Amino acid sequence: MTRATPRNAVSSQTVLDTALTLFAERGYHGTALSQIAEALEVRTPSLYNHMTSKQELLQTIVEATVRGVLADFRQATQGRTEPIDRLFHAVLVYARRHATHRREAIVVNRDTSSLEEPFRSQMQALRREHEHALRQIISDGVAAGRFTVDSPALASFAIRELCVSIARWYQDDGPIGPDQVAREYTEFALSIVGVGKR
Amino acid sequence: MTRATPRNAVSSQTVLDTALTLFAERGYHGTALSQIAEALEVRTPSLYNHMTSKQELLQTIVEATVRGVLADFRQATQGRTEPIDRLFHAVLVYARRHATHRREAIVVNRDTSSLEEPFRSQMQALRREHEHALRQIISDGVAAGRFTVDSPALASFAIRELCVSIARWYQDDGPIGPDQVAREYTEFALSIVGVGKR
DNA sequence: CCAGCTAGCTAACGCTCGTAAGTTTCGCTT
DNA sequence: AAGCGAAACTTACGAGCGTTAGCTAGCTGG
Repeated sequence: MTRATPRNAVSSQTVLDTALTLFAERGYHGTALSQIAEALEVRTPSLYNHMTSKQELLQTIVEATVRGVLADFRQATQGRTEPIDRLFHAVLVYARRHATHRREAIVVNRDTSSLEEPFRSQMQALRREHEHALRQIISDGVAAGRFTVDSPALASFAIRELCVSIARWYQDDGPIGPDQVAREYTEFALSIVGVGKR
Repeated sequence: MTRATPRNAVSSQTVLDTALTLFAERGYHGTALSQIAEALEVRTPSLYNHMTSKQELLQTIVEATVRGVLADFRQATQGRTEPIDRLFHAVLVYARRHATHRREAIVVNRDTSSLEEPFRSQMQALRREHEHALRQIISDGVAAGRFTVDSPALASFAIRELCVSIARWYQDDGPIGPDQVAREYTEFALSIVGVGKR
């Protein structure tokens, strides 16, 4: 049975959450399990009651995040056919996620290279799916005469990295909420492909 | 005296260059001195004939890069007074640098947190100088009615990260040169602050 | 041709890391 | 009240890290 009133609130969840915070702060290789343990006020080997390895922590974080991004994208674009509409909502949820899931975004973008094979390649394939889907929207929009941009590939890269960058400065306790940031950045994205304010 | 025909072409320069490549690939903490040595076909302790510590390698890379960015900025903006003109040239050189100095940009943006104090704080102060100078151009442009943007701070963040992101996908042997990338990204930046193509 | 310096080498250090094994504590169930 | 099981603990391991010390080969300048 799981303890009703545990002496300390340590669980798979809290270990993962603490790892997430520290990985985002100092990187995967820059974070020692002893630091995670210390943050939880526990000895290092006790962590193994809630996980199987340090690498597994990273894999859990990356997989959940990458799958979340794809799920967001599908939900945001399904049923929409107009390129401007599709791009607007695809960017909106992607930008928003980087304000609400800052730590995850930072870890995925910095430490994917620390994933062991073949997991790393699998995750990269999933990321490419999102990458290509977004580029496709832009290409379609250019073909339909809705967007004005020299290179859809360049614009796609620019827009994605623009959203990712939110994770690097956004502060939860700041004066501006996730929805507001997402809307402003979506405006930036649309202006990149030559769509003025509506 | 320096050897005229060294057995192997190992020097402070080549050590730094190899470190730069590996740091960019795997991160500072993810790179072992033994890997740098292996790439140079030399045993690990031999590196100490050309450097004083691993940390020093990182410091050299970061300092040169950050100072380079500031020097670029000053040269590009001096003598220019028109906000559009100032922003155009400031972004152009900044974007260009991220195509020509990819590895440096990646290391600075990922591993500044691995710098030891007080060096880390000094470098952050220098980076803030560039940050503030760029934001000032945007604020001035908004005040002068040249730019249309809700928040100069947000736009400044977006434009800087946009340039930084070039380092993450640009390939020297690709079909597109540094000047061309820089020009296209500068167009993106100007469209973010509401300046259409000229 | 020899002295000296540069830059390589081997060996070894102290430390920290991730992980394993086995033991102890203690609340909940029966 | 007993005892089971979860989750903490201590101890220890082997590997790898950055770095130091001391030795050696060989080119270079005199």
